[in-house]
Formats: sequence, structure tokens, C-alpha cells
Amino acid sequence: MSEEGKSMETEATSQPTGSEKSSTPPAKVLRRACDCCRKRKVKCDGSDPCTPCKKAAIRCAYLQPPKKKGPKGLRSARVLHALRQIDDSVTASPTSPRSPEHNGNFGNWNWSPQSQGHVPSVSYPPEGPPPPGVPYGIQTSLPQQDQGYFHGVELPPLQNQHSQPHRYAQPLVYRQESSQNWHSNEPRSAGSERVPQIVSPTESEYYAQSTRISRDQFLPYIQLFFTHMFPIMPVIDPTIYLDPHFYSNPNPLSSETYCFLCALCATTVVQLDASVPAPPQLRPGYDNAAIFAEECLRERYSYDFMLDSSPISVLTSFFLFCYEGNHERYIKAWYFLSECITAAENLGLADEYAYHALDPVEAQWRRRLYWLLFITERAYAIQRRKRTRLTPDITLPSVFESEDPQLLTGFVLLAQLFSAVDDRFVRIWRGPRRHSIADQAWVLKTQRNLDAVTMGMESVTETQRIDIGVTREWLHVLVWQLGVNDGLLWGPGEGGMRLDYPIDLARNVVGITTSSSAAALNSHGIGMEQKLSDIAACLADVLHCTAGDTSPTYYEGKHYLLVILQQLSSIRGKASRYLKPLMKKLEGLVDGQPSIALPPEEERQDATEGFSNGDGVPAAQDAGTGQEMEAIMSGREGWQGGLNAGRGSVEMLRHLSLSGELGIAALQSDMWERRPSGRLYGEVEQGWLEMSRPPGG
DNA sequence: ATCCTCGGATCGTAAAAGAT
DNA sequence: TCTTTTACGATCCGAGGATT
Repeated sequence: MSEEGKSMETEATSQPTGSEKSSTPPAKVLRRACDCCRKRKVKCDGSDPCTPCKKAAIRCAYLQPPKKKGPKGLRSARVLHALRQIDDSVTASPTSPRSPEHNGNFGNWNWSPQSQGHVPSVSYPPEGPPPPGVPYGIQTSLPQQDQGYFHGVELPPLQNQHSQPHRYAQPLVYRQESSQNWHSNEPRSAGSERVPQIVSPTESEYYAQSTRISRDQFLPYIQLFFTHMFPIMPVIDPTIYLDPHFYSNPNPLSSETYCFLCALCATTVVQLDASVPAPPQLRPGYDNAAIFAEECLRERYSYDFMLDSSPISVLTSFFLFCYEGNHERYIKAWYFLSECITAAENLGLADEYAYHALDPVEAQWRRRLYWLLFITERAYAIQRRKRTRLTPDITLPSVFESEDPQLLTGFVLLAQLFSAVDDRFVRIWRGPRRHSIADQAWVLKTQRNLDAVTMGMESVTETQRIDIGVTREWLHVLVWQLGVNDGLLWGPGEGGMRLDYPIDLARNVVGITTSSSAAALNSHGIGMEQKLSDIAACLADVLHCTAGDTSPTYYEGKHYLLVILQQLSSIRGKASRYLKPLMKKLEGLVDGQPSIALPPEEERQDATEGFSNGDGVPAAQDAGTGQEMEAIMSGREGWQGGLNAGRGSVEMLRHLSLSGELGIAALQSDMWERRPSGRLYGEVEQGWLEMSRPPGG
């Protein structure tokens, strides 16, 4: 976005007052001033950071999307309304107190007879329900080009006065029509269940609101969420949460909405980390994410969020999970994820029949929410070796009837990918690795199921392509590790049960990540770091166990490992905390010798029961020169891999697996400190750089 | 003296309205 | 369909207040 702000001077000039031509050349007008200059109303030079911001020592950013220019709605209706309003103001009592119900941002809510007793929705289009077949969630009154998620939504201010709430917008803010509201029926609104979110706050709310974060302070973070994270979490309606009027509304937010926005913003800040220019600080000297998170938790004490369960409160817990997860505070993260799944179950999200009773649009939004939780729980359960509760037997959200089929395609593909991760996978992955746990047929089936999820991959967004692609290869790596544990490596090579399979997977991962923008890669937060680290760690182990190999495949593997390490060294603007333990894993490889001790002879025999060639092959480190090794391998029947390694390597790998040291699982958490950003590669990495090149190439 | 805020002049853009 | 009118958002000048 900041590129847009740069070099944006136009030919247009700002004319000095008066019609006469000035002798001095007219000052150029920037097409776009930075957020701070705009706010300060000072001339911006469009650079990044711009001169005024540099001078004032403030953070320069170009995050605020420009609003749409030009008149909105029908002019005649607007004029008519203005005249009516003047009429009203004359007849109204000048001393009557302001009431939120009667003085919303858009005037008198009780304007028309239709709106008596409820509050008009801020949803679109302004008049009546959409024609049949119109997808849910879209702003049908806008021209086609304006219906995308990322266009700022403009509320037609006058038509809205007369409009009735319609069902094609997510009922997150004002909607009270639906029997299944996304907000709980908070019993603090002076008795009326139909009073919407714009309510007079209770005393405690008034007290709390004195320290609250104001509505407009949320907006830059919400915009960041929709720009970077919405493709992987398409569960909230942008027509509501990108509506500037929502943030300029002077009425206090309900506790529930306030908590939700705080949690969402906290996650956005932590997940995007330094990959985007941070919006201005909420309180000088304090971490924005921490402020949002603390505010969320503080406010949650002011109402009974457990009883007031709603999709919004589920999402609040979900984003608190994301926040803690990104901080790698696993106990808290797991607590919030469990809380959120419990709330989802209480809401009936895990019950297919419960959806049938809902408004179809509402049901679609809830299906998305359920599947987001399913994906998250499966991924987290695998990463942290936990149990799962949610099952893939709820109907997936509809792609073709959605407001953005491309977006939903990606989301559904990810859901299908995790559906391939069955309960057995999770159970096996959680359990100890001291004995046989998987069988070849299951490994084969699981690997094939993962590969089967390809339909529509070409049409998904970049952010989703990375998520799906890397997640798929990550799951492949995990299944492969389970196969290694069971000595399946020297089977026919089906289902990727080959020694060099992780190199294939790393090739795919590097292909995906290097062809994508940093912004798209960075938007996935700590989860992406963990997946890349898992893949890199497994690849490192394979290379470790085949050290001394001179085949092109080996050097190719080293190259991919280096690429992934480089990506981890600058992911989200900083070095990943997983980089250090990964580098530790690699140390022995720099001098070309494996640092992993071989197990005792009897264990090695045991570990190679599945070996297809009883004669075996000498381990790479004992094989003498590369040429000798190649000669040996070329004469071996049934050789599947591109690596010139053999039995010893497989033994070492299986030993690692049985001892729980294969991959990143055994890495010590005390090594996970974050290195300063912009770190240059040290000696170890430099040595790697040299070694990753094939001899003479 | 310098910095900062913000009212408002001016402009470009886009939508509505009018003309053909 | 084309042209004109109008609304609206954006930039940023410069007056005036606050601070050093």
C-alpha cells in the first residue's frame, strides 16, 4: 500500500486563490498523503516515511484506504430528507436529552412506521430483500466492480433511514430481526429484548467506557485484518466491519462487540507482527496487541460471556486463542480454543440439524465458523499433540452461492485437506513412538487423500494458495514420519515412502513460497512458521542421515533447506524463533559428518525389519567416495530414491523417530527466543551456503 | 521562535440529472 | 448515449493558539 503512496504527484495543481496566473510554478498536489499528514492536515511529500512524519518522529503509514468520491444515493431523495430533517428539528424539543435509540449516527431511527420497534440494519441494499439467487453478504446495490470485499463500504445515508433490515447481511451489529442473532441477548438494555446493540450503557459500562478504546481506533487494525487475514478466516462480514460509519458512531459498543473487536485486533497485530507498518500506538510506550488483549479480558469480566454465548463470543474466544497461540503461550491458547469449541457446541454449531432451522444466510456464516474451528483445532491438535472434538460431518459452506466464490473455494479446500487428517492420524501422532503405530495401507490412503484435494486450486487467492500448499506438504511430512517410525521406508516407494520424499515436499514448498509475495506468506502468523520449521527439521534430519551423499538430490535438498531457512530468517519482518533450534540441528552437517549417534546393533536390526533388500547397503558415511557409492547404488534393484544413501541412513532415521527426535518435536523451547530482525547470516549459515552447492557447480 | 491544530479554499472524481 | 451538474472526499494553505 505504501508503494501507492509514493511517487503519486499528479499534473493537477493546487491553484492559489485568484484567477491570475502566478509567476511561480504551482505546487504539485499529492494524489495521496500519508495517514498522519492527512490527519494533521499538513503537506505530505509522499515518500515513505514522508518528511513531516520524519520531522515529527512519528510512524509514517499509508494504510487508510481512500474513500469513494462522488454523490451517493438519489440526489432528490437526499434533498427531500434534508428538508424533512430541518422540519423535524424545528418541531422537536430543543431540551430533550440525546437518546441513542433516537439519535443514531444516521438520524432518527423511528423515522418510518416500518422501523418502529426495531433498528434498521446498516446492511445493503437499502431497499427490500435481494432477488432470488443473490448470494448472501454482498452489497447488491453497488455496481459490480464495487462489490469486492476490499472496497470501503459506503452507507447510503438517506435511503437507509427508510430501509427495513434485510436478511442479506451478517447480523453482527444492529440486526435484530433474525431469530438466531450473532450477538447474545444481553440483558442490560433496559428491559427490551429487541433493543439492538445501540443501547444506553449500564453504570458499570459507563465506568468502563472511560478507559475504553474508542471505536475509531479499531478501524486501522480491522482494515489490516481484511487485507491480510480475511482470506484464511472468512467468517465475519466486511460490509459491516469495513463500514466507516460503524467506527464513527458515537454510541458505546456493547461489551460483547467490544470484546470481539479487541480480540480481533490483538490477533491481527501479533499475527502480522512486523510484516506491515504498525498503526499509531494506542498508548505511548505500550504494546498495542497487549492493550487490546487486556481490554478484551477486562471487559469480559463485566458480563456473563459464558451464558451470553453467540457466534461473536465464539469468535472472541477464537481470536484470544490466536493471540495466545501467536505468543506461543500454549496453555492459555489451548484454554481459549477449548472455550471457543465449547461455546460453539453450546450454540449447536456441531449439530447439522441445528443449521436447518436457521435463516439460510445465517446458516452459511455459521458453517464457515464451524469449519474454521475444525481446521484450527486439527492443526493445533497435531502441533501440540492434543485430542480433537470437532468432526468433519457438518456440511461445508456453499462456494457458488457465496459473495466471493474464489475466496470460499480456498477455504473449503483447506477444510477438505484437514478432513483427510482422520482421528487415527491425530491419535497416532499424539501417542508414543516406541512401537509400530501405522500400517502401509493407512499411510498410503492418507497420503492419497491429501493429494486428492486439488479441485479449484488454480483459482484460489495467493494467501490461500500458500496456506493450502504448505499445509498439504506439512501433513505429508508428518504422515511420512509416521511411516518411517514403522519401518515402511523401504517399501515400494508408494505413498512417498522413500528416503528422499521430504526433498520432493520441500521442492513443492519452496516453489509455493518463493513464487508468492512476502505479505501473503506473512499473513499466516506463527502457524506458517511452525509448518515451515517442521518441514525444514524433517528435511534436515534426512540430510543428516545421508551426510556424505554426493548425489544431485542431496544438494538439491540442501538448497531447499537453505531457502526455507532464509525465509524463516525474515518471516513477518523478523527472524523466526524456530530458526535457532533449526540451526542447532544443522551444526553437525557443516563439517559433513552426522552428529547423531547410531543405536546399538540389535535396535538397528529391529528398526530395519521392513527393509526390502536384506543385504542392505553400507551407510553413506561408510561408503567411501561418492563414485563408489553411486556404483553400489546403481546395481541395486528396486532403488526408488534419488539419494545415494542406504540402510544406515534409514536406520538412523528410524532411530530418531523412535526416540522422538525426528523433526522439530524434540527441539528445546528455551532455544526459541526471537532473534533481532535484519540479522545477517552467521558463520554456520555461510558454511551451509557453500555446502549447498554441488561440487563444481 | 517554533510547533501544532484545524477551518476552509480548492481540486479531482464519480454519480445523478438533464439534453439529445 | 453524451454532457452537464452536483456531491463528496482529498490535499494542504495559513491563521491562530500552545509550547518551548
